[in-house]
Amino acid sequence: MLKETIKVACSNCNLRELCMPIGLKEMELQRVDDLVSQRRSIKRGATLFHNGEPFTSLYAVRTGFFKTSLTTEDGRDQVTGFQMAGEIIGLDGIVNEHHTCDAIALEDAEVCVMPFDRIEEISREVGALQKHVHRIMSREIVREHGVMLLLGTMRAEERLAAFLLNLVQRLQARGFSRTELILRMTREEIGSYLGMKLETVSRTFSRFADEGIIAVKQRHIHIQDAEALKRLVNPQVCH
Amino acid sequence: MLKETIKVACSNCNLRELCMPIGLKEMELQRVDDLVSQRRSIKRGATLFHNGEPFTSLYAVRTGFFKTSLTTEDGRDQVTGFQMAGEIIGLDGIVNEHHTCDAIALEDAEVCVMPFDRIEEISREVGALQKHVHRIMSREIVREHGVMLLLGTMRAEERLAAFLLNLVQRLQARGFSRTELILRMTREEIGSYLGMKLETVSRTFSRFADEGIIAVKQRHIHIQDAEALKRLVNPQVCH
DNA sequence: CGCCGCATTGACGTTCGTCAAGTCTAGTGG
DNA sequence: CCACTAGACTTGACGAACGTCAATGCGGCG
Repeated sequence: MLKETIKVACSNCNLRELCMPIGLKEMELQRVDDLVSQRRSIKRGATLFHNGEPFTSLYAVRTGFFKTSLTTEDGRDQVTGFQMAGEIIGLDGIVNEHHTCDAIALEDAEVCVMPFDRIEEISREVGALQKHVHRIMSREIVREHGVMLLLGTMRAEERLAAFLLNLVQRLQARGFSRTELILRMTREEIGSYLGMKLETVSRTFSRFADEGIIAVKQRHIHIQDAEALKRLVNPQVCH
Repeated sequence: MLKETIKVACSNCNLRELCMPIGLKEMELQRVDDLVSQRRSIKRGATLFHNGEPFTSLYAVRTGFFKTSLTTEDGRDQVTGFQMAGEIIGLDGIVNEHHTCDAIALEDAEVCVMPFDRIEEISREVGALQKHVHRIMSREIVREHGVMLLLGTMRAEERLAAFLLNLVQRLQARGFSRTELILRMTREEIGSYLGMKLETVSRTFSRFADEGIIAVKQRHIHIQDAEALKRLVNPQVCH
């Protein structure tokens, strides 16, 4: 668990459109630059934080890819999300001042460490930041509503189609291809997120490939028919 | 959709331990009293807000019982939560300034209307309120993680046991019995929340009753063996 | 008192989980 | 550079859990 103490400025970070509020005044920008106390590098497989650890900071992903997951006493676990550049990790820790999940890097990663008391202090002064924090938390709530819908009502094919479309859409927003992607997680992790077993994930990938919707080669996915995926998620009501 | 314009004070509301931050100074209390612009009565079956409506306020349940639910284009719907006295509804609307679910009263209800711009304004001045808002949002995120775990990894019996235990625990915190409860929702709504069909909910209730764990008479539930329910949620690891 | 919505129960079918065997690939060390 | 291995992935056969469809029961409200 390496820690580096590089001083950084959000104001000229190339991810600021994803992380930060827009339209800040010069003075406000300077205040917001104080948010990030340091950066931290996390090697693939290492944890950013563990369930039970005291909560001090939120983390903004700069590079790399994370999963967050819960583990129950009896050994089941549930992946609650995958996070990529510009996304915020750690919101779960605010309520009890302790983290309630694990955050694990799925590839070598770097995060910006934002001490939460500093976030609260600055957002009392900078209304745009306050609004921004509220929006980030609300967005997470809405995202989880979507996952509940997926887990509660969809079948395997629909779940996986929704998952792929979501991933590729977020990657596209970061300048990546909208047809080509590399999965950073195992079939088991996908399955855990989507509430299905790894064999079902694998079988469903194969079925999509057979139908010419995607091409799968291990973790490389090529989306050949995005429309077909969308149709799977939103099955027509045929009457 | 009745609207009443009664002026109210949080400072002497009997729910304030559930809604409000504790340990406020006298001056802060006065500011916080300005949060609630009015109360609103909602008849059973009526909606507090709809998906798509502009977001202006959060709502604190004073009396009654709500569900929040999503409906997809193709007609599936997912209940995302049930809310009782002291709980906050509407957090989903913050991010896009529009509500993204429906909130429907399952019995005649009354809510406190808290305009969100006023919440933001006052929480810039009163640190304890700011912290409180953050905690409420974080708590909702953590709750939803729990639902994801339930939907992703549990079987019907475990889901329903977890559901009953959660309900009764919240009711107990409000001074009700921890063995006796009345369900305010239909089997279908329970099923939608738990990702199962109403028939499976009904069958699972019957099985619990056969095993002497609970007594079911329509919506009246008597919990006879809470330990058995807990064992169902946390199955022993037998080796 | 009768109706309608909600709930229960049974028979049957589908989807997905389980178990097991076998393949592929990236990383390691000789 | 290549052989070896462990972990990840694929695929098949089978079974369990839950969904679907349908018939029936119950209770509250007008």
